[in-house]
Amino acid sequence: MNKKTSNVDRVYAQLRQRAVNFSFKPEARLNESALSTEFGASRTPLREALNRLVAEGFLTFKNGRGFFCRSLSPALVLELYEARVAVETEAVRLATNRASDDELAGLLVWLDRVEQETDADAERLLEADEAFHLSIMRLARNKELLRLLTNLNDRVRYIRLIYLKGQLIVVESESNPPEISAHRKIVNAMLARDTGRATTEMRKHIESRRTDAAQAVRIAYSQLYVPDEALEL
Amino acid sequence: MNKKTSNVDRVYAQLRQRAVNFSFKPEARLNESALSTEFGASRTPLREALNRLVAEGFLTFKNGRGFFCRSLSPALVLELYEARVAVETEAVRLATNRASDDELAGLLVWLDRVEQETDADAERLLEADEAFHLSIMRLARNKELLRLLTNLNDRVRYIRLIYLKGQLIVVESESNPPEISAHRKIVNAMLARDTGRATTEMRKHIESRRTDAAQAVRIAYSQLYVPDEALEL
DNA sequence: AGTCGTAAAATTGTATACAGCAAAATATTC
DNA sequence: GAATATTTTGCTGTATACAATTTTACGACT
Repeated sequence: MNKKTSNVDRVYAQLRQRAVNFSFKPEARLNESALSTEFGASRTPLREALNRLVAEGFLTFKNGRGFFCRSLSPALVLELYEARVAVETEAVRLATNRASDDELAGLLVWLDRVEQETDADAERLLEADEAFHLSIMRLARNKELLRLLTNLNDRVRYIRLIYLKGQLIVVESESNPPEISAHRKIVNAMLARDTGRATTEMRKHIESRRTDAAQAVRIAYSQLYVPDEALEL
Repeated sequence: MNKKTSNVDRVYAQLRQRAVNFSFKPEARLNESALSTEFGASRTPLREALNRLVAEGFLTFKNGRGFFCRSLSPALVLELYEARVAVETEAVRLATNRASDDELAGLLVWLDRVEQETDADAERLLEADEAFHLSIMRLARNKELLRLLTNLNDRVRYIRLIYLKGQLIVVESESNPPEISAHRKIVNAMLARDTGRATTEMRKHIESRRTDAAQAVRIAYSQLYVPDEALEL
């Protein structure tokens, strides 16, 4: 009955993806029977997957009431951004101490290459940004921090995407989004083995986005609850 | 059938406690049927609880083989300590910006009180230390970071306890363990609204313990696999 | 209309059953 | 006797059933 990857894993992956891009609307209740028939699995493995997602902060659970999508509010997003700052500033510090010159040089080369292909697509841009941050995390050589970063990334991705899409329209003409130069500054500081500067740049880089969270959340709601329905926030 | 707190929650709490103090030995396989009869619940809620603990890093899961206790090694403990540094240095920074003078003064009063009752009990000492760090986290006003800290605390508690027990025997005569003065330094820096000093002191405070992890893990193993069985590491 | 209360429907919580793997034990071969 | 094949045992993976609870629907009453 086991092909290699269990039913739970498969269901987990699908549920996670939906939770990440808020295919489940904030606070929405999840119907177990519906999901189980939809995924072609019984409620038993489904609920196991759901429990994992609760522990990871993608869903919530109320006793006797079932599973719900996590909520979405500016305050929550700010908290996630602060957690990201915590994780990433320490990551860049560790990486600055642990990465070889070659590894850092490779990162610069990678930045060059990415900079060429400016197809100005929000998804691609975000993907590249996350890849950069994950590279640094890999250089930090800490699995636990990597785990935390992956989790945080996925939990704020939807909002970041919304924000980037908005940004792209605004700046449109500008050749390079500010992400790129910020990344370069970080790596240069790392190459100079200047942990102070590296962490400061990283902090600035993340926090610069942070303050727009409230606005992004508002836009997110308008996207989620399609056209007309005006939502207060 | 639901008294108020579900079966899953009850089982989860018990399992978690066992995982925290390594009542399950590192890497040991968990027998679901045995646990379910022991806890007086069927395997369904048991497995839901187990899945949550996997997501939290207390257990691991291998497809088709079942659930295992997390492993324990110096390298892993070091990573957890580094994660703690990440979380706690940011917490102290946020708290320095957000806490009122009164709140910080209250923290000093609390330190005074704790300092009196030096009954030199490792459990109490660790409890007090965790309480201090959690206080700072509360002043940081960030639920996500609080969540992370709670998780990390529980995952390193066993090792810290082992270490403290060893320390107490060594220093014995000394009136106050170094924790206390370190805590005072941190709060003073916070009161002076000197985030740089506060974070530096916090980092030093945690990292000072970090380096002893390897030794503590060795002791831990000798405790877990009672007297004679010598373990390599 | 609005609200309360009750009945019906839907949904969750958990036990149980059983099929299919995996590891252990046993037999078989060289 | 060691190494490999085979059986056996035990445990996991998942479907299903049913009880308990929550939600919804509806009608009586103010």
